[in-house]
Amino acid sequence: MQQHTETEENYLKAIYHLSNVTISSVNTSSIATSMSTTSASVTDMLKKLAEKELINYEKYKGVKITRKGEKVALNIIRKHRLWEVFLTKVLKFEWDEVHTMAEELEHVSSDELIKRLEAYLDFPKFDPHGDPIPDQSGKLELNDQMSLSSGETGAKYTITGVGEHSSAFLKHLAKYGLKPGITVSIAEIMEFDKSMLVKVNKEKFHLSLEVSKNILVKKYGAI
Amino acid sequence: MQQHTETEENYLKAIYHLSNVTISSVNTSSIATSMSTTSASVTDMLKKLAEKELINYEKYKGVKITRKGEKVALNIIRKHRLWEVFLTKVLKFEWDEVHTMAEELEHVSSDELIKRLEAYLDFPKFDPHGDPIPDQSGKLELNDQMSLSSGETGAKYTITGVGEHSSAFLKHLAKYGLKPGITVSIAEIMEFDKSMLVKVNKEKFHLSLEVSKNILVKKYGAI
DNA sequence: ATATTATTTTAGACAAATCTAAAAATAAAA
DNA sequence: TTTTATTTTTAGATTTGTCTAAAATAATAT
Ligand SMILES: [Mn+2]
Ligand SMILES: [Mn+2]
Ligand SMILES: [Mn+2]
Ligand SMILES: [Mn+2]
Repeated sequence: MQQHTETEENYLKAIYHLSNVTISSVNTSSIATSMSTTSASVTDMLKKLAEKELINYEKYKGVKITRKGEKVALNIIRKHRLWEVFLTKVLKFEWDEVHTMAEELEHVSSDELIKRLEAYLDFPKFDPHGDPIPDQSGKLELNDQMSLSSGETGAKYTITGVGEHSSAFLKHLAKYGLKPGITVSIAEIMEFDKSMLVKVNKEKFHLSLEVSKNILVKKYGAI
Repeated sequence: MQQHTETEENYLKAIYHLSNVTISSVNTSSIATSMSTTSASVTDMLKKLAEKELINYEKYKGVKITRKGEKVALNIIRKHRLWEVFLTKVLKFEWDEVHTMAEELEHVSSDELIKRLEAYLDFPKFDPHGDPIPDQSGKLELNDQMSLSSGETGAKYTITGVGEHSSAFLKHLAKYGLKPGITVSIAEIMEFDKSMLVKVNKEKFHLSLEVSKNILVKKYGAI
């Protein structure tokens, strides 16, 4: 059904993700950074993706993903996240262990396989990191979440996801028992460095701004 | 842990399988045929595999797989067959549908993943086609099976596997309800073309020699 | 507005895997 | 044992994805 190389798929996914943080078009160097490669290599690939009409690309003007490219990207992301659910829920991996494996599994081509996997997992709506799973047509329900760093003293919040997916960060959170579903309340916010003291089941932890920024939450009790 | 490309893995697997049908060393053209490529390409790859000490290769003398190469091949086969079990047992695919998907899944690198998958599947010893699944160390119990074509009139046999894995052949067997675990008895063997009449639960089917040759069985009741 | 700096693109090379066509070696036949 | 046929290897190209270094363009500072 699709005829894109694993590399093309990885580039498209990166471009899709960058499109969601960037207001204007995505520039070459940001793609290079996120793919751990050189700008020269990125330029080469951009030409190829443009040729296939997966992106709109103008020399020196950066790149915008097309509807067609977005659909491909969303399908990879769908596979990635469903496999992550499989790895945690069925094979009992920790949420900080699954990303690298899903990075490979997402390229397994069969759409029928992923359809059955989705049904077997009982149509999960979110992956272990709180990220929404696109359906077959590419639709995804984006839950309006906020950063814990913008929370208020005394308020209670439920963790819905993370803004940073590195294993280092996830392991750090795991040490405090912090992950999606857990409820925290802000005990105190330090004026000086915006770090905060949070309470989780009677235990208190000190979180730096760097950390609280990357914890996504919604108000406790909100839908 | 290992640093072999997907292509190298596929070549090694092919060489391993050919080694089990060939008494002497495996020759270039048979590898080319089984890989659907040219002899020239095979020669190139043989040099690379020899360089890595996965095979012993002498110009014009064919190739013998080394212990090291065998271990790599068996690990790929292990993954292939465990994924096939997953696809049939868990995701309810038919046994004639799973091969192509497993062909991709077998290259997913994590050994820990396959270890957990194996445990989740409750340590299956055979794949859906009756082929034995190597354990972590590469050991596999080869069940001494015979071809149905060498069976005797009146005798009862239990299907243990197939000698041909093409989807076409498997679909053909599926039409008669023939697959591993099913018991058949030979009602009659035609002198002329060695075709046979077999009985399966009161139904009778006519099997050509081409077909009966590729059905592997053991005597009914044998261990 | 011009100079300086940063970003992006091209040019040229390389490794991996493949191919076709030609040369070399081996096997089979006469 | 020659000759012929088959198999295997080499030579030379091609495609994909990558790299470094240099050239071109755009952004920023003076
Ligand atoms: Mn990937
Ligand atoms: Mn995730
Ligand atoms: Mn394969
Ligand atoms: Mn099989």
